Amino acid sequence: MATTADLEQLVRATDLRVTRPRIAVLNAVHEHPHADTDSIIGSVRSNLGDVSHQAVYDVLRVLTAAGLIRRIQPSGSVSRYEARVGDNHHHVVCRSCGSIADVDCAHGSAPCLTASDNHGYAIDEAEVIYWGTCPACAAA
Amino acid sequence: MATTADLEQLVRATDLRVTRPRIAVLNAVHEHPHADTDSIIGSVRSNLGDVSHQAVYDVLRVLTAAGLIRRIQPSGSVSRYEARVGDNHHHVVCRSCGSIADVDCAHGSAPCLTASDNHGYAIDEAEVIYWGTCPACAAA
DNA sequence: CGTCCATACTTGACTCATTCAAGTTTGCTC
DNA sequence: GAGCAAACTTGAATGAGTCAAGTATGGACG
Repeated sequence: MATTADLEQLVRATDLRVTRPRIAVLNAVHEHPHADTDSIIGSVRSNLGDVSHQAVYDVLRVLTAAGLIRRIQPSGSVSRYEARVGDNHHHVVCRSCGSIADVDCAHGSAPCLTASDNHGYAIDEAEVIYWGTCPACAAA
Repeated sequence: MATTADLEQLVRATDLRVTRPRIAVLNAVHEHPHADTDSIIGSVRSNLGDVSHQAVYDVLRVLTAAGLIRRIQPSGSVSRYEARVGDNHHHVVCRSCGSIADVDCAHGSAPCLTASDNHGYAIDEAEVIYWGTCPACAAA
């Protein structure tokens, strides 16, 4: 678990101002991977008291642009965020309950980037979402 | 290009009632792959005259459930639909203009299904989205 | 340490894709 | 051709996310 000082350094390293909402949001994303915006707002408020939802949306956008967090949006789900960035991992999503788990890339470093025919597109990222049923839902 | 009779047969084969909105929607999706709901509504209306947006939403949901069309929703985009189903192909999406192109699965039939660690999830589909820049946007 | 200004946050209204609900019409079966 | 469940119409509601104008605060610089 990252300390507040660690998080401050991460933010500072990207030339962003260090503010309490930013640290709180970053902390929330570290503690609750794959949380949606609403849960993050809840987390942040329980730490800092009142914080506007607008501020959280703004911070999430800025941190995403800075590469400190990553936004994921499986079909039919609202935006979710995670702090694991830069390691090319993917996700399994439960069709029934929407739960998400991390999956390391099946082919090593960054081979998913190979498309059979790229249609002239300059591809910079391959996002893989595995759809299925989680153990809990399979049992039910 | 599929004829109206072909489309009718497709619908009938799934035990769904054959109605004009359904045929028109199916036709629109066949003619404009990756179109969003709003364009589909436009297409359908230019064929049939007034059709409620609600009907189109409903038809799209039913046809998707029947497996006649497939819904795709890249992050930051509204729902789009395509008629190519059951062949395990993927998509390249332009970060700049949002255009979408089809990409055949890089590894043959259905091998993308292999995750390195499935966390106990029963995986039934792997969805791959390649992100990049399309030729037109790269030129600009 | 104090001033200053660009950047960040607050407040509150707004957009727009999608869904819900109630009532009417229509495809299909017998 | 009658009857009924399924499909469609109309109109309102929901809710994630965005826009805009005003206030506060981080950090640079004197």
